[in-house]
Amino acid sequence: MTDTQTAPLSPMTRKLALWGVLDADDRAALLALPYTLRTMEPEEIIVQEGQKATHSCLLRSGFTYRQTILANGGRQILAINMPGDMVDLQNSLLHVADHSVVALTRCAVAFIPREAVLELAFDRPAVGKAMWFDTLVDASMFRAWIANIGRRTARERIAHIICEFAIRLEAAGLGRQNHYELPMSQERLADCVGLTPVHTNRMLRDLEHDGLIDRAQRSIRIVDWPRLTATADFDPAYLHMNRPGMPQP
Amino acid sequence: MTDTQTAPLSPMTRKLALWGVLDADDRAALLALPYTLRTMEPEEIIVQEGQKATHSCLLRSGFTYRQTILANGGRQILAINMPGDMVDLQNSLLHVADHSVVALTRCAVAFIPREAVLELAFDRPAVGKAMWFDTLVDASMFRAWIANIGRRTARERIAHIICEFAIRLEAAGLGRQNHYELPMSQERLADCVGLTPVHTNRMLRDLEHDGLIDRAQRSIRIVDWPRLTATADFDPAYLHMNRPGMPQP
DNA sequence: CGCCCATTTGACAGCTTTCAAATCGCGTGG
DNA sequence: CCACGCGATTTGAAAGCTGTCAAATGGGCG
Repeated sequence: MTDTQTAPLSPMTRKLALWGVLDADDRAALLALPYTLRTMEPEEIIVQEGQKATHSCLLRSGFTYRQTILANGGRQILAINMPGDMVDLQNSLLHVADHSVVALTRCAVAFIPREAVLELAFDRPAVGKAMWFDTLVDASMFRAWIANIGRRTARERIAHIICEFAIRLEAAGLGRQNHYELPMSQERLADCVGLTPVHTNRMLRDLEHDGLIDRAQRSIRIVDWPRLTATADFDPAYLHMNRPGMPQP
Repeated sequence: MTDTQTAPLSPMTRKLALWGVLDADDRAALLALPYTLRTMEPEEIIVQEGQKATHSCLLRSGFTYRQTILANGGRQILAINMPGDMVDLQNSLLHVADHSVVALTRCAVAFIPREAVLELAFDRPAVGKAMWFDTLVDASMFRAWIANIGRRTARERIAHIICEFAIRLEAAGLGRQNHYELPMSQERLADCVGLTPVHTNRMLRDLEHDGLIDRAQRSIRIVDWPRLTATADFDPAYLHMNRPGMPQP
């Protein structure tokens, strides 16, 4: 009866099904979760660090980011979330949010009560397993970012995150691997890789000058994927998208 | 009948019980997991990046670290594990290890077959929930390290990791918050925070010179915890040890 | 057309790295 | 007990990458 293609929570079932087999009942239970839809404007705070997270969020459209603000005033972005992502499993399962979640662009979010998510996760092992794996993949991306920021030069860091977005945006159906729209300012990009906006700008210019990418506004075109991945030391394994048919252009 | 204080797998039940209530059957099932004990020497590789992880590991004594080696030759340490930690839940649940696990000191490890862990996690929801939370806390620490490396100065980074070890070592019963033995060389410490060994040494010297810490070999004595945590911008919330009775000296 | 914010550029300071060499601690062997 | 040897720690000097500060340019929108 329900059209699972357009049901508000259907992106979640698609994503979770990547991590394990979900039967019809599992999917139905996911789609039957209670939720409230809301539209958020850019920079609007979805989850505030330090507060008890009462809801889990499913990102339906647009982008969000996780961030920490440090005492020295610095902002560090911890992850970028894309449509279909369960934005807040980690915060809502642990008792208190250890980081904030903010709207990067205008976006549509479905808020699901924390208890309903937990109940479903433990009533239906397949769903729980898929959710667990989803958080494990998030952790894998955190590790990749630690290595990126800790041990790569500015140029390599920028190249790496450009590669990551290429793969993830294509997987989310929001661009092609060799051409996509960066959903953020250079200042936010800098906050992702631990650089200043000024230096981020210079590295983008250099990558363009060296013929690895082309830019127009925030649109990124990857001119030389092999050379870009080589300078970035990019290996998509950490994204755990081991599905067939992810060709390199 | 079994002495759960000395049973090889008992540290795991203690740790997991922090994240949720485990009844007697849950504990018994955990202790009944099949395992192989092994002693590893420093720098011995426990899990190799890129390989299929067939076992989960429980660290019984000693320390291990997770690492990634980059194409430019750099080494980035992603986490330090302490006795009682499930060293390899993430690698063994995802299909292929996206990072290596290495013995930091001589250590005793119990290898548990991956299938047995998974089976238990999904047979006993309380155990599965505790394991899931354990991986979520790991992820929280990854996020804290991203912020540490990305947006703090060298001095702040070193101060921060000294604070983290103080809290975690005390929680593990391996030192006091104001005096503990650092289980690694300055070179490894540098690999944790994305600095060179030389600069790490200078920052340690400065912190000592400024009266925040005292050192003798690898023994760290925290002289001024309030000032150290202030310069580190250290808030232990990300460790999710919200248990009563964790006083600040 | 004019305003506002993001992007871009220049010059310079400064933090961190690099490269070398000296010192220290500790286990081993005389 | 003391000398030796090796790895870890420590220090110095200089280079270089990245940050800071300011100003110019550019694009979108009222």
